[in-house]
Amino acid sequence: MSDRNWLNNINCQNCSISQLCLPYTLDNSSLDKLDNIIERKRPYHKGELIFQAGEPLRSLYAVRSGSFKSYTVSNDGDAQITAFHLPGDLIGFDSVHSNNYTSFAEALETSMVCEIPYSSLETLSDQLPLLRRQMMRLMSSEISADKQMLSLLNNKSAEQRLATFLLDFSERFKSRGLSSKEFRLSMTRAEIGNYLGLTVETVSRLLSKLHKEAAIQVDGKFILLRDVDRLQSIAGVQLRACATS
Amino acid sequence: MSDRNWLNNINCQNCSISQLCLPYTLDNSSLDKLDNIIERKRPYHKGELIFQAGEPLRSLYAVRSGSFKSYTVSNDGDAQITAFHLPGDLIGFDSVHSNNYTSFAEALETSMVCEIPYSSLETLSDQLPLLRRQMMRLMSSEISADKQMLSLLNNKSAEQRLATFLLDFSERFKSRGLSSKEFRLSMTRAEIGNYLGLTVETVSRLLSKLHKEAAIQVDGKFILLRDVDRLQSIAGVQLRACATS
DNA sequence: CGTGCACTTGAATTCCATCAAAGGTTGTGG
DNA sequence: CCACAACCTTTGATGGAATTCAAGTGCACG
Repeated sequence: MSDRNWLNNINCQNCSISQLCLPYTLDNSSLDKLDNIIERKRPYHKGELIFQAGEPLRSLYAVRSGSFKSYTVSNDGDAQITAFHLPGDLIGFDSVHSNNYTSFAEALETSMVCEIPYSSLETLSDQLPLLRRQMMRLMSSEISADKQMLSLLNNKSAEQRLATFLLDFSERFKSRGLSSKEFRLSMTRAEIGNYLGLTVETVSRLLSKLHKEAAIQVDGKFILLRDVDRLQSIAGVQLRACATS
Repeated sequence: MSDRNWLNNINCQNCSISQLCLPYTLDNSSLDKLDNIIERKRPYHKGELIFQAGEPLRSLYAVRSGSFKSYTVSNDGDAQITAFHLPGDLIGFDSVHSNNYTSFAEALETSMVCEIPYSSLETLSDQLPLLRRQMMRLMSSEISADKQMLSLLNNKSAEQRLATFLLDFSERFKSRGLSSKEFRLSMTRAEIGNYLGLTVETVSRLLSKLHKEAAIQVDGKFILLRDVDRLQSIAGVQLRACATS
């Protein structure tokens, strides 16, 4: 079995998460072309980096299985996690404007990716308007999500942030065909805190609090959402009926 | 003089800020094509909206003169300013993934824009790879800037945020050929605070503090940077010489 | 000339960070 | 397979930075 394409029975055409990924809306012949430029690599183990800030931009990466975190390191040295990536997510859009990666991408567990060489992707998207538009949509979604994140960090309390975080993952697992109520968070409390602008201690305390209040059940990295309505009201989601009061 | 194209002596070819805008890297024939789809509209006055969240996505907008703020309103009602736009900036990338605008764009003073109908832009970028790549670069830059903003909000004190804000505007004015030391901030203290995740009072207090310490000089909306080095050290920028200590 | 908004400054409060310490879990090498 | 180290997690006590509440000034605009 060759090192590259070591699982060559995998392709976009039969990929279970392709509707979350770049292939969305592509017709079969376009799918073939896209599939041809994609490389399937060996798995990354926990802690391994796909790329580092400063390295020349080679490829974008689509998560196939497992999960990753993206983070930046500011010039005064502190790291900031900017996203957690689940299967179907594309990694690297923040680096397209530069010739180098502007962030780090690190596996949170044993994970696999599809590597999409950027120059090939550019060439191919010259030929396939649908592919180009899907890329634009995905980048726009990322911008939109980042703006929402700004709003979360600027306006919400620690508890609201954590509740929003849990509901966000619930949605994301659901859209991947997994349980929206019961899931495993592959990142540590410290990583959740870093992402949400909180300390480890605060995250831990609030998880305990929500557990005590029976809104969730926490068992290490496993989370069970027991009272989604309550989480939503904590997160600050207005129900339609209350909106006009 | 017709209402549309009321200043038809303006075009991308002679636009002083085109190197900051979409036209960058386009050749002359491509510039012509782009110029043909752009509409120059009457000025927007302070407080006027270019578009509102929920309206169907018609166009992207390039700031020609003046300034704008973009903001979102979360479902529990609080507004979050997500960007301030200066001449050359493109507005609307966060809405491309949707059929509707996801944010509001409001003039901070009397301002002009170039309107770029999105469907024409899509069609045109099918034909012009350079245009497409420039759009991707601009979107990627926005993603990158948003990630930096997340880091700022999560890791920095109020004073660091404000110093970073002032230095950011200094850079942006400089790249537009204006003074990097002396400029007018068209937004209110409350808007600065909203953007930076601070209250009006904190912004006001810190501006007074920096003024007293002679790092800046404040006269209403006019700011004079007196000690950029000091601002940079407050903002947390490491000088090269100190990086290895 | 007065009304409304923007700005400034002070005092009290609060939420979360920090500091500290003690389990728990994971993984590794003997 | 066990033992130990490294790291992750939890919980408590304390402190501080920024918000909130409050009051007053200044400025723009009708």
